Amino acid sequence: MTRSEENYIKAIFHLGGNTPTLVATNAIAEQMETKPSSVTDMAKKLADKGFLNYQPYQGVSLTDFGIKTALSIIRKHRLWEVFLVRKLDFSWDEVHEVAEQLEHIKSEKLIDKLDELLDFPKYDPHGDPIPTKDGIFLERDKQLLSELPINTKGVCVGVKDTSSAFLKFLDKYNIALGKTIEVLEREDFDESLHIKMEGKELQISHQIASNLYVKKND
Amino acid sequence: MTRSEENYIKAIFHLGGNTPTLVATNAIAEQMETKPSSVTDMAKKLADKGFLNYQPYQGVSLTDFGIKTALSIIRKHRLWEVFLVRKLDFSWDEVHEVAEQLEHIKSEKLIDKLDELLDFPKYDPHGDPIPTKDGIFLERDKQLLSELPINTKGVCVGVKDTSSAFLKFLDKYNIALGKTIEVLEREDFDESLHIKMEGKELQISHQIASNLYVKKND
DNA sequence: ACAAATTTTTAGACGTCTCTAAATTCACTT
DNA sequence: AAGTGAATTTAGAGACGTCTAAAAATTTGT
Ligand SMILES: [Mn+2]
Ligand SMILES: [Mn+2]
Ligand SMILES: [Mn+2]
Ligand SMILES: [Mn+2]
Repeated sequence: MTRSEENYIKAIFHLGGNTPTLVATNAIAEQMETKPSSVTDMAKKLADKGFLNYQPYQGVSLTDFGIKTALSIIRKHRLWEVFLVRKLDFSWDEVHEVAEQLEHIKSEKLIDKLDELLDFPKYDPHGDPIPTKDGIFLERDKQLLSELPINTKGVCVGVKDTSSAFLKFLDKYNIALGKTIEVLEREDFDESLHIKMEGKELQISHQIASNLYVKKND
Repeated sequence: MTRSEENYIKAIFHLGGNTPTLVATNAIAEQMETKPSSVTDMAKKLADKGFLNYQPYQGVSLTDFGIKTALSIIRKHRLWEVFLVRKLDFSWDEVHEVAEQLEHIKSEKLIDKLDELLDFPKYDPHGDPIPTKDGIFLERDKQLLSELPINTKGVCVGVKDTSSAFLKFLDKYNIALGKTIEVLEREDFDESLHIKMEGKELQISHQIASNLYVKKND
């Protein structure tokens, strides 16, 4: 597996999930910041190698083997992100770029030992689940803050937008995973929310609320 | 800098050190397990980029910039080796292969934080010195065990042969860095040594003694 | 149902890194 | 000083991954 092949498989997984949906050539090209013609070439190669099914003009879908491969790369990516935050004091907006490189290191022992060092974390610093060694991958029960009803509370469990800009914005307002947020009021005009967090009230735009995942309190 | 360029620079440094000696094309090819013609191509490219001086038919020598680059790669390699041994319980014969990959990860912050996590180690698991962030690189005061006079003691500080086979052999006989060895007798016939280590006497071949570095006791 | 717009593929090319085979240069011996 | 053998470079090609431009297939809209 070359680095490029791994990146394509990861991109296709992110676009199609484990569903048998066909992922379009253009969608992959956009995700990878490359050209559709390059995607076609790679699709043929990955199909030959058994990672995906390629239907010309229709799109591609990962095989079971392809999904397994994707999960292994995602596992590595997210474990390294946890390592960087917990052991090397990186902030959550700095880890992705480095994890993009580290995820391609080939050593099963390395990743198993890293998992152990970190005490088998279930989620990465952005709240995304970490697949287990045997490919078990459970999406967390969560919803967007923007969809939380008025006068209910939820715990921050993840972000949808993982851009550095958004993460730094959250840092600035002390919004972090694990904190409890109560929705006080929703403005009809611009869908902005009045929320309460750690006793303090603040107002956040729809753009923020629709990129923050919460788990509703039981 | 591509991964291939980095590997060439590291190989050239290992062959020539910081001396202005010319390193031969064939020597580089052998070290890199590639063909001389490939080395010539790369030598031209690296000379263009300012990493080395290339004298056709004579060989190459690293520029100051090339040496600085080599030291930075070696620093990364050795810090990762320390990490693998100290934090992930790798044994000293397993780390090199993984460090060969990790040394190419590009992030200054990563390596500085790793250095800090490991408490700024001076030597790697094989006793080789780790260059500092600003390129200071001191060879340790050491000699081969085979050159230690009779009835003198020395502390194991490094290995010359870093092959997995040799390192595992040392493990088997409990020979490890930090242990004190006394030379009791040298057989003229095969240059094998009678040594004493931790109260126990054993006999080791010249091949072993000439691949183990010790620091003579004052 | 057909024309237009969009998506996807094909064809041909380029940069990087590698190789083999052949030519050239160097170093050593006589 | 010339000849021989080794080291090195050059020439030409292939694998990989990318691109642009053009062709083909599909989808969309009337
Ligand atoms: Mn990430
Ligand atoms: Mn993440
Ligand atoms: Mn090593
Ligand atoms: Mn080492």
